[in-house]
Amino acid sequence: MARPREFDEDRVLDAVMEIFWRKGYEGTSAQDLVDATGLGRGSLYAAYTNKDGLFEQALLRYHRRAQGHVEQLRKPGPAIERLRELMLDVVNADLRAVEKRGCLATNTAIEVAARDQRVADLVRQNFAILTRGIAETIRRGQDDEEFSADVDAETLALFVFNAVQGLRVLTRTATVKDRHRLSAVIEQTLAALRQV
Amino acid sequence: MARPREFDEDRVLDAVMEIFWRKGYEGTSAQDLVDATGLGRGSLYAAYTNKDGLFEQALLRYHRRAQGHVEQLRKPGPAIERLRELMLDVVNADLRAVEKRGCLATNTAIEVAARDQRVADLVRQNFAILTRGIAETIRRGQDDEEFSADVDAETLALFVFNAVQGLRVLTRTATVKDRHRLSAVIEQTLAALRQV
DNA sequence: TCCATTCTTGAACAAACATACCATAACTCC
DNA sequence: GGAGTTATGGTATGTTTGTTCAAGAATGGA
Repeated sequence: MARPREFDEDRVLDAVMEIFWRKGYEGTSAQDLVDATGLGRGSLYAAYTNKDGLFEQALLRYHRRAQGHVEQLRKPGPAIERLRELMLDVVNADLRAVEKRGCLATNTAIEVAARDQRVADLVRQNFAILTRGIAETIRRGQDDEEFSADVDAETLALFVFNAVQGLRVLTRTATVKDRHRLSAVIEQTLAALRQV
Repeated sequence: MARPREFDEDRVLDAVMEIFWRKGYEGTSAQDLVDATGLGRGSLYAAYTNKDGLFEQALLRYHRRAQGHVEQLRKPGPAIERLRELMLDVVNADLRAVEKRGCLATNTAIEVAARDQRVADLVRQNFAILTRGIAETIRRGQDDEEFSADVDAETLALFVFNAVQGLRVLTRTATVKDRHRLSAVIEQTLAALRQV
């Protein structure tokens, strides 16, 4: 019928996600996107309409990261260990990184979600993926009598997810010296699950 | 000696803080600042060097908000009530608002702190003000045997502060329908203080 | 009254911005 | 092997960006 696409959509959207993640929505320019993808301006706009279109694709792509965390949570072993691992990963990712980028969903929630309904929905979806994964893990922990079952798993899951989002904020200004403080916060959060 | 300033610095910096708070650092243009303050471009730049200078002033000004929260915490009554009030205020402020702006310090931590050391320091200072206030409140609660004293107040304070920052993120995508869920998170956080 | 100094205003600046457009190229189907 | 269709890459466009500058205005001291 027509000329086929030459670019690998996976590779392109990964690059797009990466740059939005690193520089934020406002901080990323059309030129940045051209440079990052290697495509021409025209190709990019023809395929994804505009900057917003590209940003939405980046967010959709980012859902996979949330799903990745959920898969980690499903690994065998005590539920509490999985939750500890999740939170330590969050802290270490930014503490170790030369260039902190945090979490694209969190950054977007702060930067754009308040003024863009479509974006807010995508962020909500992303949050829901991880929250459901945490709830699943907590239910497992309750079944195994690791955690008290006095409180329903959904509430506890949001409590843990809330702590995760807190950590995403704190790590933006934290240094390696704060690691033990942050891990104390993690332990407090986990302790709260045991002794409800 | 020379011509005195005609503008009221308090009013100007309040307007500056307000607009950065509402639109973010990148989202605020020089024109926005001119419009918000009513000053001429030249006056603004003569007085505060550049956009970064204005932003720093806005952040310094925002410290007062943190101090305001600390004063609220010092009001009489059970420590747990003060902490509950703090967290409910955080949730309600954004849930009720027509235009969500969240917390300037949180927003800044996400948007700029990672790439600007000076800004990161100011955010850290802001965080420290509230965290110290929370620690003070928790110590009071421990003295009054509201909270367990098994864990030191500083750790518990950071745990609570972390939850507050989590709420600041969650409220950006939450709707009024989520209020009961968020207040359940608050209750979980408070319960964790009692039963350490 | 005049001078030195600082403030105010608004125009002017280049650079960067998101987006539109246009020839050209590559493909499929008839 | 055209015809029709879509991808490509680059240029052009008009706007907005942060910042600078020059000229006038308001003050206190001499």
